[in-house]
Amino acid sequence: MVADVDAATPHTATGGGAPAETLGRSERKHRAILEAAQGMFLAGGYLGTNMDELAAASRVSKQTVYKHFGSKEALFVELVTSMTDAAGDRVHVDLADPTEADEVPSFLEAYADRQLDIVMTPTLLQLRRLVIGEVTRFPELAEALYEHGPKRAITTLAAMFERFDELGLLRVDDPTAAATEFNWLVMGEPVNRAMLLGDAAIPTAAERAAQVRGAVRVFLAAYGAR
Amino acid sequence: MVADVDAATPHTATGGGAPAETLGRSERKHRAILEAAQGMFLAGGYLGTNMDELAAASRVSKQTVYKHFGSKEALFVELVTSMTDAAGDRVHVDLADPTEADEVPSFLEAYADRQLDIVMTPTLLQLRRLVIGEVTRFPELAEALYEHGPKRAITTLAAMFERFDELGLLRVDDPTAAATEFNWLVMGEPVNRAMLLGDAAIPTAAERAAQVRGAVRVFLAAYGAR
DNA sequence: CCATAACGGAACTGTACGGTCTAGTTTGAT
DNA sequence: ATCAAACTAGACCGTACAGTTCCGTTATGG
Repeated sequence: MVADVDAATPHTATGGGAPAETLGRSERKHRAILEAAQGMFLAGGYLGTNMDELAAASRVSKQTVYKHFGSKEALFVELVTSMTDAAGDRVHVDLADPTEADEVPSFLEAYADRQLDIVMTPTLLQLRRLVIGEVTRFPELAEALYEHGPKRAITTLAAMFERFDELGLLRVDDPTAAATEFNWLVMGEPVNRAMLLGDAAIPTAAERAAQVRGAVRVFLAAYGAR
Repeated sequence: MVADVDAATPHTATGGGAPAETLGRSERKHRAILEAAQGMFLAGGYLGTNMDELAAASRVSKQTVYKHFGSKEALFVELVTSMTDAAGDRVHVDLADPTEADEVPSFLEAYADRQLDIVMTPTLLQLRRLVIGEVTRFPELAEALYEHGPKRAITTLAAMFERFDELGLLRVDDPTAAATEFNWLVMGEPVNRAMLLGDAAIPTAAERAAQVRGAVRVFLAAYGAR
C-alpha cells in the first residue's frame, strides 16, 4: 500500500489557492451531503426524499446534515441553486464570429448542436423536471432556472444576431425575437419530448445533427442575408 | 321558495339520453371526488395531497372515496387520464382549407392562435407541470400526455401541410419535420416560459398575436409556395 | 499533543398520512 | 313499504418522516 495520495494524509499546508483534493473534514462532509442530495432529490422529488436515507447515503449522521444545512428546504434550495448556476455556466462559450456569409450555416449548426448536446443531459433534464414539478412550492428556483437557462441562451443569441446583422451576415430586425425563434426551433421538440418521455427520448448525435440542420435551414430562410 | 329545480327532486324518470342534472347519488359523489381531486392534485402534487382532506373537500366520507377509486394511485391515474383525454379533444377542430396562396398566412395565424390559446390555460399548464414532475413515478401518464398533446398536434399539422403541398399552397418535403418546426416555433417560448414562470407568464391576446405572426412569418419564409 | 469543534449513532418526539374497520344512516328502485 | 346498496363519521392501525436531544468519539489545527 503505497499510493494513498487521493483521500488521505492531508498534512497541514493547503496547496495555496488550489481547490484540489486536500479538503477539511467538514468540507468533505458538506460535499458528500450535496452529492447524495442530488441523487436523491432528482430521483425522488422534494417530498419523496427522506432525510434519514439521505444521511445514510451521505455516510454522515443526520445531525451533521442539519448542522450543515439547517433544514430539508434549505438543503433543497442550495442544491438546486448550485446545480442551476453550474449548468448555466457550462453552456456559455466563446466562438469566433464567422466572417463570410457562407460560413454562417455551419457556424449556426455547430452552435446549436453544442447547445443541444449540453441541455439534453439526463441530470439537467431531471433537474428541469424536478423544478417544474415544484414551481408552486419553490417559485424562486423555477425563476432562477429560467434565467440561467432559456433566458440567458436567448440573450446571448440575440447579441450574436445583432452583430451578424451589422456584419451583413444576417438580416435581423428584432434580435430577441429571432433568438427566441432560433432557440425553440432547435430545442423545442427535443426538450419537450424528453420532459414527458424520459431519458429514452434523448436524441443520438445523428438525430441531433438532423434536428439542427432542419432548424438552421428554416431560420436562415427567414433571416439569411442574401 | 319555488325554484328548486337545479339539484333536487330527481323523480324517477331519467331524461332519456340526456346527461343532464338528474344523476344517481353514486354518480354525483364520483364526480364530486374527481372534481376535488383535480383541485388538490393540481395544487399540491401527488405526494402533497392527502386523502383525508380530499374526502373532506369532496364532502364525502373517506370510505366512499376508496369504494369508488380503490387507492390514491388509482384515483390519480384516472384523474390525469381523463383530463388528458379531455384536453386533447378540445384542441382538435375542423377548419376549411384555404384555396389561394395569399390566404395561407392568415389561416396559419388563426390556427396557431387558437392552438396557443387552448394550450395556455392555467389548468392545462398545471396538469403538464404535475405530470412532468411525476414522470419517474407515472411514466404512462406522461407518455399519454405527450401522445394527446404535442404528438397529436404535430400529426394533424403534418397532414394539413401535406394537403397544402399538393394544393400548391406550400412547398413541404417532409411534412412531419415542418409540422414539428411550426409547432415549436409557435409554442416553444410561451409553453416553456409558463412551465417555469407560472401563470403570470401566460401571454395576453395581443402578445399571442405577435408571437403567432412572427412564427408564421419565419415558417412561410422556409415553406411558402412562391 | 491537546483543546475544541465537528461528527456519529441512536433513541425520541410529534405529527401526518394511507388505508381499514365498525356500526349506524340515507337513498332510491321496486 | 321494503330492502339492498351506497353512504357517513370517526376511531383505529401501522408506518413514515422531519427535526431534536444526548452523549460518547474522532479529527484537526495550533
